[in-house]
Amino acid sequence: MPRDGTITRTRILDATLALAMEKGLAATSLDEIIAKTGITKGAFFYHFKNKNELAITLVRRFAEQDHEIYKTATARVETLSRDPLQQVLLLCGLGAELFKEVPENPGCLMASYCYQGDLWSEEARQVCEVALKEWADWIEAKLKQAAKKNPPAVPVDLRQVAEMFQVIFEGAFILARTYNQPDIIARQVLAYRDMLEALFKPAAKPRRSR
Amino acid sequence: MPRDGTITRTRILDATLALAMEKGLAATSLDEIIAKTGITKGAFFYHFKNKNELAITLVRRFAEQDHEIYKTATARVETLSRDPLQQVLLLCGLGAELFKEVPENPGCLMASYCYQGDLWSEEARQVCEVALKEWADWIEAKLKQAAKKNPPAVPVDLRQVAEMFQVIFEGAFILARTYNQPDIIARQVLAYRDMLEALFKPAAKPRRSR
DNA sequence: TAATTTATACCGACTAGTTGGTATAACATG
DNA sequence: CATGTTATACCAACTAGTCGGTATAAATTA
Repeated sequence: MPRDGTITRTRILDATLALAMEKGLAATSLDEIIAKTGITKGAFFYHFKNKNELAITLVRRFAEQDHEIYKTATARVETLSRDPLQQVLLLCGLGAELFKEVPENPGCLMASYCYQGDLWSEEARQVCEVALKEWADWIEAKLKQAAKKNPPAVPVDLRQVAEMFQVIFEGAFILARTYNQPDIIARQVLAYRDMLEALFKPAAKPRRSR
Repeated sequence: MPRDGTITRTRILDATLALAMEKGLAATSLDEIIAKTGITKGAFFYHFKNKNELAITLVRRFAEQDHEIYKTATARVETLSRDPLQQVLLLCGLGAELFKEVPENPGCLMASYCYQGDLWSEEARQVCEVALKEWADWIEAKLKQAAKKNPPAVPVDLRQVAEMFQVIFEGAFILARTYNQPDIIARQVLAYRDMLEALFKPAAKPRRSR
């Protein structure tokens, strides 16, 4: 076989991701991508038939990587603790740890896409939806188990509380950019964790004081 | 004096806002804006010296409107209840109400901007930062008052909890688009409210069960 | 009050450069 | 030499922005 094209392909995707995070894919020209990758137009169009295909390939790869993180993170917290609530709290801790020190401008490709109609094809939307849902499903299941053990302090829609995990991330990315303060991401996730803890804190039973 | 130009100016801004929400301002050409407004290039460049000036004018107007909402909403909840925690909870209720039935594709111009580097000038960033901060400041103050009355169920950074209000909105916008399910915004805000309530729920005092 | 001036508001053809995309030939490697 | 990979040259459409000119109506003047 002739030389390996997958290297070039990966480099194109990496360059595109960086540019998309920085300035949005819609505002990024192919010439920029090509320049950043260090190739030529011919090479680019050999690997991708157009910009749109690049876009959905990129989001697909993003979703795959997200899936990997999901698998390892959930597996890890499930070995770290046997208690479902603790597992969720630990997951938050891991999430905060991940964003403790990220020098680069943090953000989410999916969020970037959904504010740029051109790229937001139904296809891309579904890829994102699937990627997001698996996290929410896992957390929801854990919270329901936790609720069985001891009910939440107030009646609450646990599906929403589970989905809030990603809401926090997506929202925190935006605030981090607006405040120019990347550490807000970790702090928000930790605040979410603390509120979860409060929600499931067993009501002080009416025994006499300790 | 000739006919009133502010009408045209406003129509340009309205059209631009709609297009920016739908597909992002970076991906929107002046020709589209002109077509949607129903004017010509000449008229556009009479009112705005370039696209960038349009962008920051738009975000400025957005921030002003946000400020108005802030003022009326906080004033309203402060008359509805005297208790600081209740005021915050009510504010969430109002927020949820606002997004109960919004037919159009909901979103935030600031979020849109910060994923499109071209528009994300330092100037625009500061406008957004100020707009966001006033909400967080108000909520934080209220929560601190509430905490004085009775401490939160777990130790928690109240500044983060306050900022979470907007984190929820920004994040929910993105999930609403990804899930193609606009009602997620209201439901998320309500879930946040419920978690706040749990956080400040007075620990069941060790009296005998009534 | 009628004619003239002046400033604002708008028009639409034009340009210089950029865009995504194509055609085709060269090169590498098994 | 056959196949996969990359380079060069090019194009038509579109981009933001310019420019000379026109329409409108209030203010000024005769």
